[in-house]
Amino acid sequence: MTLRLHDTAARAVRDFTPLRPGQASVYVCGLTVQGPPHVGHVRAAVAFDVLRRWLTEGGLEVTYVRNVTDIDDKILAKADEHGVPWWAWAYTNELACTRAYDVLGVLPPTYEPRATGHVPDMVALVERLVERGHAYAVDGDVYFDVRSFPEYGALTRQKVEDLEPAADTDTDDRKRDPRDFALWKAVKPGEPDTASWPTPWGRGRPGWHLECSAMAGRYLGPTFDIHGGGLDLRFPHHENEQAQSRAAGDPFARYWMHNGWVTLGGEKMSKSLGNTALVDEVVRRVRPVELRYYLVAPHYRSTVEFTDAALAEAGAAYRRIESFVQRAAERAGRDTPTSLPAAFREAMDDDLGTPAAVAVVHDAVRAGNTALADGDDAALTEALGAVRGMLGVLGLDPLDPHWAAGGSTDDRLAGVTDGLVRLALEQRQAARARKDYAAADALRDQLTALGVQVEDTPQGPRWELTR
RNA sequence: GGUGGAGUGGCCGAGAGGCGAGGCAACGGCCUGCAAAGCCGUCUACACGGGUUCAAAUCCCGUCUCCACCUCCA
Repeated sequence: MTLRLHDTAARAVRDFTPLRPGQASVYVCGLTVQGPPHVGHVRAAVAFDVLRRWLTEGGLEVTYVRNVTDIDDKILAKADEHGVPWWAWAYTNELACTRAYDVLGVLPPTYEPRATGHVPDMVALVERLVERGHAYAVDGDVYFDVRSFPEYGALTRQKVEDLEPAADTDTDDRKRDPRDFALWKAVKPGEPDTASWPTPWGRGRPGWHLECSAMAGRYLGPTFDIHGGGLDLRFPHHENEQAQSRAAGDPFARYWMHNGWVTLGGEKMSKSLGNTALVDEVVRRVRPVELRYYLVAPHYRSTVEFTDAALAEAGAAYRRIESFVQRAAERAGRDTPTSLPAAFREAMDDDLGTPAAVAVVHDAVRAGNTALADGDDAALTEALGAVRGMLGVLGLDPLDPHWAAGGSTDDRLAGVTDGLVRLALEQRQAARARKDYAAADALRDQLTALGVQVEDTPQGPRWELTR
């Protein structure tokens, strides 16, 4: 069974065969750092993080590049509003993004290039396009000539004549076609000196689409395996990227993958609509690992509605898994070998079918719980290994140091707490032994009130903090 | 106007011609001194109207509703 991925360009699920055997090159559009990240943003990051982990699991050496767009109109405008330099504004938000990715267990990319660090690559690309007759300069602006490239619109099946012309009337008269888009923008009066770079066409800054073509080319070469991003980037962003690169002679991405929306109130969560849930805020109410489960459990291409109820359900489902892993590890140890059930592999190979994959996790948890109840250690070890193996691929293993490290993990303090709780539990056991259930229950109630959840198991009482 | 996507049981969320994904909630049972956790069982759904087929949630035609992109957007 080989990996199959949905390719937006083909509008179909295709077998994935990497360009270079044993390797995979992936470029994912990161964020334009104009504000702090919301749940929709991290959904994309998590979706492609799962892709990356699955490619790696499949034995591929993955080069994963995710860019940061740190210069654009909105960054300049918002920085101005806040009275800070645009580069400081961009960097503040870049840090917030990095924090959000990290808190959700998104692995760092192989490299994370910034647009502003790649101006020479962009200029070189524009020069190639001008030479080939696919771009023209007007008063310091450089536009891509849409009519010069018959393939334009191929990615999203758009015909140039059917597109609504861009509404920026002030530049219309300078373009050969209203659909032509800016590769390079001349500096405008009042813009800070730090926001422009010298080029053969005068000082200016990059248009939005150019950077990705330039950076993907620099780090992954003229052609690479997978280009990912959110659905909204298909057009115009990805269409334009592809046009620029191909018109310049580079074959560019071989597979295009796009993740679906997180909606709030039935509408796409977006900065312009103002219906966003910021990661920082959500993570104060919900454990990050539960937020990640909420994002991983549905298929990456489907729309998911962000509600408190949905989050709570995801949390409950995850805690069921987590509780098994913890109880099982107490009995079987933390170092049991991991494995991946065939059904899980099949689900993941089918365009990252995480819903079916998560169902396999739940099946294994049920089998493991039965083994735990029956005292069947062989079956327990197998189930634990399978559950942890699968959760590892999804980035959700509760025993992974990343999740365990949350909060104050002072080992000495933890040891003292455990000792104290055990002391109380011993007294409760003694009360139970002499059938003084009132005393036993009073002890349990007191522990519960302190946030200590007591469970009686065939192996004796155990405790954990209430979640 | 053009290009896409979606409508599934109380809820979330998969699937995509026949075999009840999974989770949450509810209810019943087992286990337990009582709980908790767990296990077993119950709730047999696919927007609407036609059609194809031995068989349709799944394919075809039509209708309705919603969402997205074509301007910045994960």
